Amino acid sequence: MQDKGKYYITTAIAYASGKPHIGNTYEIVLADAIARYKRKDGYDVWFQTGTDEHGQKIEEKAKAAGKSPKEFVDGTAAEIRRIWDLMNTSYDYFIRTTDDYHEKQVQKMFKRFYDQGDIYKGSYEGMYCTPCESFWTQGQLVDGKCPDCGREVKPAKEEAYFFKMSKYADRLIEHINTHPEFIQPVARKNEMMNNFLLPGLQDLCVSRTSFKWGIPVDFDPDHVVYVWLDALSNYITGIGYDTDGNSTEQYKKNWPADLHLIGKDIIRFHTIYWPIFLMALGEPLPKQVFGHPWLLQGDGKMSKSKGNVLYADDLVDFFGVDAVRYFVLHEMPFDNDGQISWDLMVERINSDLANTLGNLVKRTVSMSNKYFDGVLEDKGTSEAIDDDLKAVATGAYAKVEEKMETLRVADSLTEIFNVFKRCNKYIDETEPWVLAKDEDKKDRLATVMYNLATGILMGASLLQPFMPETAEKIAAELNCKLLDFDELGSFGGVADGTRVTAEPEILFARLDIKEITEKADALYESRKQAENNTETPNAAAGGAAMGDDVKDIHVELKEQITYDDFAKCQFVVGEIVKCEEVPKSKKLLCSQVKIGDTTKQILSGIKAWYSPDQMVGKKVMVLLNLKPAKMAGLDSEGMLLCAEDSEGNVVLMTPETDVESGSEIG
RNA sequence: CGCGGGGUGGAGCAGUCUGGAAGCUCGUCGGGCUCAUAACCCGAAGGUCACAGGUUCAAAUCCUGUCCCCGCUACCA
Repeated sequence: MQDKGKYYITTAIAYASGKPHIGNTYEIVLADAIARYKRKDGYDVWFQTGTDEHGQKIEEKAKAAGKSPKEFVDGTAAEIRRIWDLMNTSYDYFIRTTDDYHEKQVQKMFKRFYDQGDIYKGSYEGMYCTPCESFWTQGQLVDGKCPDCGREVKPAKEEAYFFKMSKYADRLIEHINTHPEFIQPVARKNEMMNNFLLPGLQDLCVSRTSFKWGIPVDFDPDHVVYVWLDALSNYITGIGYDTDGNSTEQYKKNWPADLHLIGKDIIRFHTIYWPIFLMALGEPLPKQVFGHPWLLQGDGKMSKSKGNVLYADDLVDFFGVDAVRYFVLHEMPFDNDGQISWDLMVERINSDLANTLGNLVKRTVSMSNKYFDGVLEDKGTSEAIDDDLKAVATGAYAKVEEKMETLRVADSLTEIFNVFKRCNKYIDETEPWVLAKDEDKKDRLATVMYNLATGILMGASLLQPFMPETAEKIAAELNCKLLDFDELGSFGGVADGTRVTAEPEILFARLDIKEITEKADALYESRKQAENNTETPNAAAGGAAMGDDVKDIHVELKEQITYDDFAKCQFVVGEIVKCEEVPKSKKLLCSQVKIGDTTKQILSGIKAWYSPDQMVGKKVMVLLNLKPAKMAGLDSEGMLLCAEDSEGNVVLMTPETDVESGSEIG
């Protein structure tokens, strides 16, 4: 393949706050398909991914898990990397924002920005919510209160560093306008222009003092660097950028990046802040930022029970890596969100992988064995009917190339599968089993089999970047080597005398939706059980959803209270006599609770776990003398006691045996 | 009037920027074939492009209004 130069592609680095689900995983698979494709297409590819490990949220999560932040991210980063590897992704470098080199460079950048006047120290003035430790602008407030917790906020001032965005805004607008390919898909470009750039960019607060888990500002250690400045820099620190001018050859070769592949939710950071930081560093801007849409979980029937999040490793367990890669790449929406569910997976696998592809390879290999003892040979007995097959096979690369140019990965796969479909049709047109009955047609039959094998090999060669293992398997079935892209312009590649495998393998077995659904249900059920077990403090940590992240809930002791304090709380047994959903709310159920001779109305945020029907008739534990409060416009005159596990699942506290309502608990 | 995305045959999507015969895959039905994983090939049915107005010779596509869905947000006692 000719050398087409370098190609530097990145994914967004994954936020190391927990285990990534299939929606997050899909970005790395997409990037991998592009990276493998470009490599095969003759580019010298550098493919970088990694983890974003700083920030308040991680600090909090670590605390909740009873770990230090570093311990915590060591665990999650390893888990993320394990999944990336499981998906057979060919990244060249996995960067962590806690890497030494990265941290040092970010500190140097920050200093340099400060020295050259791009960053200034100012104060952040706004409305401050003490419990949330957050500042809000007037516009963010809800009814003049904290949008997070709804409590009172008060004006406050905090020292902070600011980046002068406005200084570079005009240059950025100019760049975006003169480089229409910079932001993809195009619709996102207008979003950025109209919402942020044209109204005027505000200076960005680039330091925090409200938490510690970040890269410290070295000349002012009370401050840590804003996570986005930290995270975005990975794209250059990972390839050896040095703020002092001693960047590596690697950096000089690869920067600017050819493609930043990111989710549509973080386009703003990549097309506004990141370019401006780069301008301030005097570095060129990335050539393209593609904000892909999301792969959402379809609401299959088994989706109702809680905890049915789809994880890549479960899917791989069920279907194998390449089937999962195929699904996410094929369903990969270009600018609308796509869907994934067990049903949709099974449907795709059966029709495309088992029927069209797997069956084609099997029947071809079987016939070769049956008619020619597995030996392929072109006897040169072409007929007009062969021409279209050859045209489709030889034309496919150009079509795929055209789609890949614009990152239409799903369409590329469709083009490749058109080759396999054409092969199936060719079998029908040539009817090898009829030729086989006529000794005079032996040579013609040989050519037909040869053409078929060739078509399959050419298709498999194109498929290699998307489904690497499958492509190799097909080649092994045919006992051929996969072809390079520049060999795909002419029909050929199978040597005369090649002998296909004697015992064809089933590449993808047909799946039964019912079986898969039951298996998935069983998986969720056992996972739920495992979670319940870990709720009891002494139970051994079982293999639950979060993998090695699961451990006993860390219990922090609150201030001691006296018996009198306790006695102030009136706990009683109540019976739910009526219950309905609160229409205005997504979380609340409104219950009428009979407590002895009175009935109280109590609102509870448990809609996700209990339906009104399930609630009625239940005996529950009630805190009766709680001061009534209004929620969603309704009065709540007490509180139903519940337990909440580390995953946020909620269960009602109910008496162990039936007991009459109104009974005191104490 | 919190912000954003969306509503196209039974399912999943393309087409919408740049108006000009409603398309793809799956499913369904009918037919063919028997090499193959009940697979493969051919054909058919099925859509007032959410609804109502408007612009236009022409609207899925542009404009206005309405309804519904999904994220984020929020009440989470």
